Amino acid sequence: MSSSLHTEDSQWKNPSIYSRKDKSLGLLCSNFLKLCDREGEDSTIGLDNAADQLGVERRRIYDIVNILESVGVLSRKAKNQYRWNGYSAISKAVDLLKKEGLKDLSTVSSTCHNVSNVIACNNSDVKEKGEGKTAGSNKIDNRKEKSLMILAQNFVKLFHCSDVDLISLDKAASTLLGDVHDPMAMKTKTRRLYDIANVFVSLNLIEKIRSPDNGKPVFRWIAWNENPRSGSLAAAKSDDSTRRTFGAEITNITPKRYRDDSSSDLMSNGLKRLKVAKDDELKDKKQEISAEQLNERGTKDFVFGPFGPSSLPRSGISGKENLKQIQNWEDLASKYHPQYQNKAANELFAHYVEAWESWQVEAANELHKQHEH
DNA sequence: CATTCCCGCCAAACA
DNA sequence: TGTTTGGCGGGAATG
Repeated sequence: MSSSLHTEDSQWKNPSIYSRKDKSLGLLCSNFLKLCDREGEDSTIGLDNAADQLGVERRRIYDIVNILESVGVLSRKAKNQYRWNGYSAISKAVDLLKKEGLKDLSTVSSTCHNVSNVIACNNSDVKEKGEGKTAGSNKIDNRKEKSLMILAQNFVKLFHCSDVDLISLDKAASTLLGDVHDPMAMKTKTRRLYDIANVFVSLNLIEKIRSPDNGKPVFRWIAWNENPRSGSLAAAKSDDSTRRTFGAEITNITPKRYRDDSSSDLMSNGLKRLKVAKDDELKDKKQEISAEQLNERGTKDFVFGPFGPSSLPRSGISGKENLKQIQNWEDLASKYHPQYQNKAANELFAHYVEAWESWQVEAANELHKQHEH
């Protein structure tokens, strides 16, 4: 209990207005993210370093890293070493997960009807390197099946392998749990899902909203993946409705209703919705296009939003001037937001927008801190 | 009251 | 063995 390893951590010494949110996984994740893409694309980031930079215990980094890896933005390289793949890696990873999920679903459907734990119990390792050893492959690696990474991936599958687009964590937990009806297990699983949801939110993959009819909080997938209808690109070259951010109103967006009562089973719904396979090729094409765009962007130096990875110019001297500048940029940002039509740019931008907030908060904290001292 | 979820104990996995 | 990872759930902050 000796107060070791704190030298400058004595910022919140006074229990004045400490808030839990200052230490939330989501915020931490945002900071981690921004730290990551400050480095190059295929850069290696060390956990020790990250933990140190962010001023948190090692443990929390593990959480974030595992979840991020589930969506492809990071890859484990070696002990303590992760590779930053960038946001562009997300679509591929998610797509793969979707495919995987659908496969599992159909496989089991031909066997029995009692699905539900389809996704949960897919004990297929799928190592990076082919297969090699076919036998045994599992001992007491029960642990791995319960890993945050797997859970996160299954969570993603839930969104993409059913027609339900509003999912509550309770439902997700019970679905992922399968037939086990242990209240304690439910509790734990839900707790994990909170963590995952938080980092997904900070990645702008999902969004938390209140259920229209329930009032209870549910999550909804956002970011590029739209419904198969509508003519992808083209369509609306964006207008100047500057204030077009989501959240303002409930626009349409939801052609289909959903049941959130504890009576209907999510999976059974998902089962009879295998039509998605049909959209496969369409989606493929779309993906191709975006891939090209990505490449193009990568070749040219593209944009990187208002501020480049290394464009953190002289700050820290004049606070007010900077703030003003930021406001300007922010305004600019919101104006341009609706103009991005393709997914990659969109998410990229979303991330930057989010980074603003986090930075501003940070700056404010710093200011307060110094002011106090 | 219910929902959210931080913190860190402590046990697998690994060097 | 010591170190790195990371389940897991108590219980406190928050809504």
